[in-house]
Amino acid sequence: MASTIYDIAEKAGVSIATVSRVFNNSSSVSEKTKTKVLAVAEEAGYHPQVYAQGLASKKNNTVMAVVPVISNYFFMEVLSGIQDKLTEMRYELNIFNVTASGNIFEQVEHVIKRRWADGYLFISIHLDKKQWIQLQKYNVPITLVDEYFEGFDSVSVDNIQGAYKATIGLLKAGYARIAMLSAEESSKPIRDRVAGYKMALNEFGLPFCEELVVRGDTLYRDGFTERGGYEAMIKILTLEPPVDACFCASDIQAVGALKAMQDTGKFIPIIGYDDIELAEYMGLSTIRQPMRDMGFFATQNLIERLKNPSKAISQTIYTPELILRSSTN
Amino acid sequence: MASTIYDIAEKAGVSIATVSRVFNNSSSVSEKTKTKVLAVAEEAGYHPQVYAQGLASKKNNTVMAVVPVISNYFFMEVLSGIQDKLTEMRYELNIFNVTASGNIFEQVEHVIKRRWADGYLFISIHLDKKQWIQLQKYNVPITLVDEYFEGFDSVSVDNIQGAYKATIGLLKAGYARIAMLSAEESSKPIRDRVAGYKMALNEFGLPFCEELVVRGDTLYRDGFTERGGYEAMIKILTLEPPVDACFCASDIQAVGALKAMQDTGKFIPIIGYDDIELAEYMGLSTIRQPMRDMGFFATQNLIERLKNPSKAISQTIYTPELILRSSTN
DNA sequence: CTGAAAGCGCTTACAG
DNA sequence: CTGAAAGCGCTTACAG
Repeated sequence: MASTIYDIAEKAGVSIATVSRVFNNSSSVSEKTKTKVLAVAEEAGYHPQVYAQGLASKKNNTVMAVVPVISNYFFMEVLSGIQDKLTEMRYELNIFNVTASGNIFEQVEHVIKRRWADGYLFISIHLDKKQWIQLQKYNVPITLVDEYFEGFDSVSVDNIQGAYKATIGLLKAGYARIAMLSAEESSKPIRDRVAGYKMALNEFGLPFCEELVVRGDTLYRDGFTERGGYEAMIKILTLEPPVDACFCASDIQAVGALKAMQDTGKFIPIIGYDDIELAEYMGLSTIRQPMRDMGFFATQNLIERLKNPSKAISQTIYTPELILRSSTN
Repeated sequence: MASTIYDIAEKAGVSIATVSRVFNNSSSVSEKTKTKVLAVAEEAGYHPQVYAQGLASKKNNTVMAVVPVISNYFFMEVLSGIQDKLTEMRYELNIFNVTASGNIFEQVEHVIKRRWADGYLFISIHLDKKQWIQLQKYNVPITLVDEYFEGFDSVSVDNIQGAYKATIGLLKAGYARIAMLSAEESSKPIRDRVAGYKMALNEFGLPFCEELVVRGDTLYRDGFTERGGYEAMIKILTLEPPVDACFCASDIQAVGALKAMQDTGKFIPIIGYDDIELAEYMGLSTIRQPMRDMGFFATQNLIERLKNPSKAISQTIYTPELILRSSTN
């Protein structure tokens, strides 16, 4: 019932090679036969099957995005940038979701081995140097987003600087006892952001107090959730002596934090991180990461490499920007 | 460099058939050769290629989600339910994003023809009856989410009832002049929600006033955005005589509406729609759609059909639920 | 501009 | 438990 290239060739009175050429736009087909083939194909509802094409041509015009959790605001924004570029370049998108429960490296390695896609976009996949080197051996085009390793193209934002800017902003506004609403400490972005926070305090000659860095108890998605933020802020508000202001590791946690302040009736200025679309509407001061741009640019970069494999490896690092809104007034 | 089944077979001193069997868990392989093959494969970093497997076996353990816009809160939640089920069943996920600029039917048809996946999940893809019937001819497993057509399995929520419940809720609270913050009128969910809104007014003997149904001017994503909500609420707040309360077509629009009220200093009770995770933290009353459950269940349904193609077609319709929070106090 | 033929890397009856 | 061989539906030099 589903027709193949043989059926079309037969009905159109040409060889399968010609049918293939028609669908691949190899110019060397006469207008006449082209029209004929297309008509027959349309009639039969025929289109080359991806798997057969992929096997025969060794490429499939597909890019695979490998992400830790699909339903997260950060990935959503990055993905939309990816989508835009992919659509423009007529590539298809595949998404692979590594599960938190399994070994990340093994999952990633498995995906690459299967050769699903022509190229891979790794979003917020954090591995150690040895593992990245091992992945290089597969000699597959990979672009890293929100991660840095000199052996692959990468697009990232300076997390240390972002956290530093947020903290300095609070410090300059006159607040001295500043808490950091954190998340799972082992996560790389958190480690960097804590470092930036520390660096700012240091510059102002203030001591770094372990107890001012607090996270919630819900560690789903490493604690980067409304709930994680809510729980942490509840704790922060009971700190003694009271805290003057708070730097939150993400906007989504800040949303929870805002709720915690409302519920307890205690308010302190807060700054978030990411600048997700919502932040503007919630009046949340934040550190902007150009998420869409990152996705867009990383994709462009990857496709360039697909077309020119010997292209020099490039590292792109964006500078995060402090956006002041009402939450710090 | 990348090794194939032939390399592994040779190094392990067996036939390619045996290697294939090892990777497909067909039990009839001795422990000994199995171990040997696996060792060689591991050493060589080998894993069967999806495209070759897909072509030879005519199946690829992949489900494709076809969505209108990937970065949207509703899809995000639905997708996370899909992911959970897929991971459990060891299927892979592919996402195809139909672009608003093109003809939806053609894009969808194209995807099906290419036979990317074993089965398809259509999320919020609205076609007319004739088009659905045409799609049936391809005889491909499809499950509809947030759409209804008797020829395919479907999982949806009763939008009319949801809007009805929201409006009745406002009416019972004593508000009479109720606006509806709407979006692109041609969108199917909007048509249904307007119908439910109308039905509730009718039940209370109130007239339906065209001018009380307003949308913003930004129609990106059919107006289901913070901005769309903001713009619409600004208009609503200038209506004369003033409106008593407002039913918003989505939570994300309600976020924009909240901001509009803050900016203008005029406040009216509002109810959103969806119950995205944020709603709870923003104290937003809303109509809950079990988004994750819908994704999860639709996926389960699809996989069952994959395993048993002659299974009877089923329609699942969830009942939306009114959740009251502070935005209606 | 077009066709015959080899090949892509697997799976799967069919034998044994 | 294992192998030889056909076949999946395409693409792509190679000829002409």
